[in-house]
Amino acid sequence: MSSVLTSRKDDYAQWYNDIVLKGGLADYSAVRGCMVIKPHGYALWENMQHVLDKMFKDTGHQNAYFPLFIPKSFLSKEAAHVEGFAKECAVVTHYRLKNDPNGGGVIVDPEAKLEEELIVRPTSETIIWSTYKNWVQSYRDLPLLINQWANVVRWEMRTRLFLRTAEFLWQEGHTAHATREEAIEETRKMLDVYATFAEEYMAVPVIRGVKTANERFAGAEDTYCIEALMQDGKALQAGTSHFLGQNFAKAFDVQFSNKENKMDYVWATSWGVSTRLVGALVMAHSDDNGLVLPPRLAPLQVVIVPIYNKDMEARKRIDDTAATIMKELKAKGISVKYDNDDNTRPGWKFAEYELKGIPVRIAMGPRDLENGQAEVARRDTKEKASYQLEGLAASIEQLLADIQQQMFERALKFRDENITKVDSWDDFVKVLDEKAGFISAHWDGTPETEEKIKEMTKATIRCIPLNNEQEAGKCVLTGNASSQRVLFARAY
RNA sequence: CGGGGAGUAGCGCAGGCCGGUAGCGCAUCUGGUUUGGGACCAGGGGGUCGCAGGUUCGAAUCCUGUCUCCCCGACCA
Repeated sequence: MSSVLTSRKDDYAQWYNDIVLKGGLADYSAVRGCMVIKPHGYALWENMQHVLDKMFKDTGHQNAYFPLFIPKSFLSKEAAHVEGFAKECAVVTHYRLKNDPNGGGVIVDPEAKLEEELIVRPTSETIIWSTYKNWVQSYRDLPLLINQWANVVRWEMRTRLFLRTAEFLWQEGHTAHATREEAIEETRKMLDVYATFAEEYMAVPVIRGVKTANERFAGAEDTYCIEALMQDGKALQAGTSHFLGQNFAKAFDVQFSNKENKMDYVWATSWGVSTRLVGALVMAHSDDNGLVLPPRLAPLQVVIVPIYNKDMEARKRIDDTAATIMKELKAKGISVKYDNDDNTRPGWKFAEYELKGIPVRIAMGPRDLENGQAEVARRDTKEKASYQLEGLAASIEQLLADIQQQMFERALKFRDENITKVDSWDDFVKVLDEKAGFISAHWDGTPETEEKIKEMTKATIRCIPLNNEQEAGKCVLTGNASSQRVLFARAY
C-alpha cells in the first residue's frame, strides 16, 4: 500500500501535520495562525464536549455565556493576569469601515475610533468577575458554579494545528466559593474530572500534579494540571485547574456577607480544556497509517465494507446482511456506516477508514457469507479475524470495549516506560537527549534553578505530582537539599 | 522577530541556470471492463505560473518590491 503520510520516524512534526490534514480533522485557513476544523475533527470535538458537559453538569455546574470582547481597563485590574496575557491580545480599536476615497477598496474609518478599546478575550476571568460582583451578595448565593463553551484568541508567535492556534475552542469554568477550602476542593474535583475524561474516554493516561510558580497561570495561587506524554517523548499539558484565591475577588470587589454578617471576599477557581485535546489524542495513539481513535470518542465506530463481485444475488445477500447488522449495532448505541459506494473499491476504502481512525471495520464478501462469517479488523492493532454473523453485534460491542481498554493500557505502558529516575546532571542531559519522556529528578525548589535548567536544556518542570512520594535527595543541578522528585520534560 | 524552505490545475510536483505555444502523476468527467488491501483500458475537461512593478519584440523563467504559508528558535495552553 502506498502511504500518504510522512512516517513518524522520518519527521514527527510533518507526520502530525499530514495526519491532521489528510485525516480530515482540519485545514489551514486564510487567516494566519487560525485553522478550519473540518467535519471529522469537529465531530471528535463535539463528542468530547458532550461527555465533558455531562460531567460538568453532574458535578453541579451550569452553562452560561459571556462576551467575546473585554474592555481594556478590565484586563489591567489584576496585575499578574495582565502580565501574563498582555503580550498576546488582539485589540479592537474601530467599529466601522468605509470605501477608500482613493479607490483602494475598503479601509478602517478613522472617524470610528472606539472610546475604550476592546480586547478579544484570551480568557474570561475579568469579564466574568466584573459580572459576578453583581451576582454575589450573600453566602446564600454561593457557590456559584458556571461553565462556558467559547472561543478565545491568543496571538501566538508560532502556531500548530490544534496544539496552538491563534483562535481556539475551549470551555472555561469559573466558580466562586465562600471558603478557601471549598474552592481548593473544587479545583481538585475538576482536575479529577479532567483526568477521568482523559483516561476513560481519550485513553490517554495522565499525571495529576501542581505547577511550579514559573508555570503557574497568571493570577492563580495554585495551578493544577494533567500532563500527558506524546509518542515522540514530549509532554503535553492536557488540562488545567486553577485555585485563584481571592485575587480576582479583590481586583473586582466581589464580596459577600458571611453567616456572621461580616463582609468577605469570595474564593475563586477556573479550569479549562481546549481543542488542544484533539491534538493530544492524535499524538498519543495514531500511527503511520493514520489516525487511531478511541471507540468512546470516535465520530464513527464501525464501518461495513461489502466485497462485491458480478453476482447480483450475492450482492443483495451482502446488502441485506449488512442492513441487519447495522440495525443490531445501532440498537446497542454503536455508530455504524455501510459504505457500498461502487465507485471505490474495497482496498481503497480499507486505507481510507484506517486513515480516518475508524476503530472497527467489518468486511463481507460472498465467501464470508457462505461460512456465516464476516471479516472484522480492528484499527488499533490492525489485526483481522473472522467473526460469526450469529451474535456479531454483541461481539463488536465487546471488541470496541477491548480496543478502548487496550489503547489505554498501551499508552500507559509507554508512559510508564518513559518516566526515568535520574540522580545526576550528566544523566539528566543524556536521558533528555537520548530517550526523552518524563524525567523524575530532585529539584531544590527555587525558580532560579528551574529557569537555569530550562535555559540549558529546554526542559521544564511539568508538575509536582499529587500524592508525591517524599524522599530526601539532592537537586540534580545545584546539589542543594530536596524533599521530593518532580517531573521534567520537554513539552508542547 | 531571527534562521531555513516553499508559492505553477483540486492535491503532489517538474520546468527556471540558458526567455520563444505551460507539462507530469494523482484526483475529476464520459464510456466500458472490474471489485477479498489505495483497479485497468480508451477518450475528455481543467492554469490571470502568489501579487505589483520593471527589462524585453516576447517573462513561469531575468530584475525590484511585496504578500502568504510551512519547519526550527525566542513566547505560550
